[in-house]
Amino acid sequence: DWSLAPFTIIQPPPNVTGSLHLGHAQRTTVEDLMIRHARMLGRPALFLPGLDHASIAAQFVLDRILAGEGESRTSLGRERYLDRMHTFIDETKQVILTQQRRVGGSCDWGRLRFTMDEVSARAVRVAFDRLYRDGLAYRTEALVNWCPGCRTSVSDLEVIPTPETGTLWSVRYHLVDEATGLPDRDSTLTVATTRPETILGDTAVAVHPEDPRYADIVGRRVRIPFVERDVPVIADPVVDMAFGTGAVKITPAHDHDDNETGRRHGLAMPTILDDTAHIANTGTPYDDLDRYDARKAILADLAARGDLAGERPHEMVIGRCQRSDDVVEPRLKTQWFVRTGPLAAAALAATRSSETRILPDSRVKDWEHWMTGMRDWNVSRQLWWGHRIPAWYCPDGHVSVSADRDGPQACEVCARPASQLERDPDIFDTWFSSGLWPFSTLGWPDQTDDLRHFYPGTVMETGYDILFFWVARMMMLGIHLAGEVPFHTVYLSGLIRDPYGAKMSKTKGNTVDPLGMIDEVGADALRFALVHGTTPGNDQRFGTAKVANARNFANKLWNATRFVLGARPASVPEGAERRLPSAEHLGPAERWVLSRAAVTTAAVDKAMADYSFGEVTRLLYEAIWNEYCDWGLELAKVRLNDASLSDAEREATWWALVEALDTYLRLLHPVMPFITERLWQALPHRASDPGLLIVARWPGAGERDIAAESEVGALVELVRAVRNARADAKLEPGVWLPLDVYVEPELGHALEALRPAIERFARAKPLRRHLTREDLHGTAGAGGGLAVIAGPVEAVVGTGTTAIDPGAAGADRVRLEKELADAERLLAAARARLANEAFMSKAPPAIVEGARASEAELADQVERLRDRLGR
RNA sequence: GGGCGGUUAGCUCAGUUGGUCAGAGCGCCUCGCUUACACCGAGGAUGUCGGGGGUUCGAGUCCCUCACCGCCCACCA
Repeated sequence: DWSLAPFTIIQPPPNVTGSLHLGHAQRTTVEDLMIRHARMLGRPALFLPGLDHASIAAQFVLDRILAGEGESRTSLGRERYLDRMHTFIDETKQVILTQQRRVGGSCDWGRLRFTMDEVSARAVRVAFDRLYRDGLAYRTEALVNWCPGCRTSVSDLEVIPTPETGTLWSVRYHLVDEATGLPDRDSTLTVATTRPETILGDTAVAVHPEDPRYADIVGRRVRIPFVERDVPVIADPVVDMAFGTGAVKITPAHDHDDNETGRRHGLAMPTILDDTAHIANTGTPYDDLDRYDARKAILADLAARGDLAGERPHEMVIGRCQRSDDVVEPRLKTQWFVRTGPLAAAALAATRSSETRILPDSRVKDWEHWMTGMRDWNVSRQLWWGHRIPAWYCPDGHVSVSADRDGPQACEVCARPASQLERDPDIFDTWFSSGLWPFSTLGWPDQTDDLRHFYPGTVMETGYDILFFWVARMMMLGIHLAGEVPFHTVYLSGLIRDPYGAKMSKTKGNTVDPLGMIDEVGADALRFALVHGTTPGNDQRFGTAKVANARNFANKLWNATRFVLGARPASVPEGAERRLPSAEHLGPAERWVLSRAAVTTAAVDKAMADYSFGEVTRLLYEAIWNEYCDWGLELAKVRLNDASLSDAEREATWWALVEALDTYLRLLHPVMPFITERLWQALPHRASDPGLLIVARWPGAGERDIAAESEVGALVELVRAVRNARADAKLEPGVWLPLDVYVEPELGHALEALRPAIERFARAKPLRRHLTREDLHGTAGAGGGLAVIAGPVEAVVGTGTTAIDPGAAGADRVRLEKELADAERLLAAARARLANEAFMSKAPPAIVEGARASEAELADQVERLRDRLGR
């Protein structure tokens, strides 16, 4: 039915690198429950399954496997390496897809997409070509984060700042005597560094312009040891006078700060590290030494020269590679960049205008902050597994970018034939293709029907940890390339943590395999546990207690349905088509059951609309267990076994149970698809019902029956009060005792209708109804009794000659005294409130009215309690 | 150095525009094998809603502040 708005859920395609963990299961659950809900509402729903090639993560994993086989990336070479990669992911793909299915993801499996398939590859080429033509992709030499272990550049986000205790060394640089051009033995400038090896790349020393200590040497030169280069002392406000000596060595090719300083001052930027972080091109004996070996050697040599002025431990933050944990080296490289300025501005505008809404709100600030000061995005990676950058270079250095699969015909600038062009060996950052996901999966750049129907997506669900990695990229690229925001809502899930609050990770060994869990308790219980009691964006600790509770709930549902099916009155033929319970044959209990289902439906609708899935499960858990099972089924048992009722009445009772259960199964289906499907199919259906719950209609709003709710409510109160009184008096639970009851006249009819149930629940025999309170007080409990007051109901449990545990004697009186004290306290508070002039004049009328009503009720209650206690 | 989130019963957490909201699950205590369910049923105990101040007729719920925990961002050698 295309008249309804389509609903598209966008799922982060899982990495092909391994198996899924609990976090994935949680995501899938949340995504799936939304899509199932939309589907039941009749909306055209798209839940497209996918896989991400995860270039750097995949290479990291494969490299490790190869290392175990005595092979390596370099020993295999690009082609064989990629072959190997394909073999590897063919296995992992299957594992992941199986896992998603078992969690219950109701994806459109026929549409499975992979970020490395040809459709995606074409989208990548076209996207890059477009960005290039639009001046948003450019190639330049710039400082990038270099991971020597992965031998590639990584994005700012992949560099994890790690606090460590390092050493801060003080090194003396000798000022150059301008007369002789030689370093001065005695006049030195001391700089501090945590990376002595970078001395080899120094091209200046900076001091603060207002630092009086160095005012006279600004403009002079110092001699850099070992490379024996003379570099200027420059003044730059970036220097913190209070830190160290207030003089900073500047290594423009290997430090982000220094690079900017270098640019401002037009300094040379010699690169002194190669791809593997060995010293290179310095013309010193340190060449070919590993960076840390070089550090040691340089320190020793500095000491030997007498230029090592000191060292002390230093608390610092070091950037490590998210993947390999290697210390990342900032380094100059010629790379492709995406200009994020205009793209980020557009993305920001979209969230500010609420065209795309981020949930929960608390993350919006993070988003704003991140989108505001973003550096340009380095999209080149010196890896093999990924989309090759579609850029070709001619011998003259001209750049040709082409969206054509076979590349350009000729150099864009000098028209040299393609045969003389060389393709860029680099590949794209994996997030580049991920960033195209919402539209590349729908056939973009072609204007397909899918694109028209399902773009922009409705909800994009993901963990907040990849808000910047992924969501930001999709927003930027989607707006620019597809012309519209990629989705209207970003729903950010919290992270799953272990029972102690630690992040789950494979290295810590505290991950939970969702399949193991599913084997144990079923996918439904797992899903339920993953959303129950959670709120959007908040992390949750996950332990076995939660899963056990969810399993119990599933079990409860199963047994309740089993009971209903088995309780079918003999007059209803097996396989009978579903009938609505006939209204005239319904008693208060059945009307109550139906009313509660209607109320729950409305509440669930609201919670779904608010993305409060934890609330959805809470509502259903309570309604099904505490209302439907605890009271609805128990009440129905009485009626179904009551031979004095007509067939029609028994049938109506049963159909009411079926009707409510049907509603609950539908409402619960998005969260617990398997068990509800199975149970629902066992229920009687109408001819118009589809054969599968998954495509059945979401329940409509039912009528609330206020009268039935208050009638059954009063009964429930009475039964509870009697049970309490009996328990307090330590009466044998099984013993039947007379019960004298007085109810307000308007409840009289309900009391009669529910009489058999009250008798059974309260172990009351005989149950005598009194038409006035006086009558009750006058005649009841002559031989001894327990007084009970419950709302509009008053009763006496006749203990008569039944022995009461001496220790429990007077327990009912104690209870009543306590109730009286509570009621009096509340009454006093209510009266104080009503006497408060400010409250009366300022509080809204409805609140005042409510306060009056509760005052009256409390006053009545107090009076009755006093009366009962003989005061 | 900025920013965010958390701090509610022994534990894990709900509490959506301030007005019976002090709750749930687990755990604990007392009963109970009542023909759907012992993965159950009936009943029970436990909280000055982190501390302090403020706004308001009224505050876990809004504001300020402090404390502790966690996270994100950030160019201090």
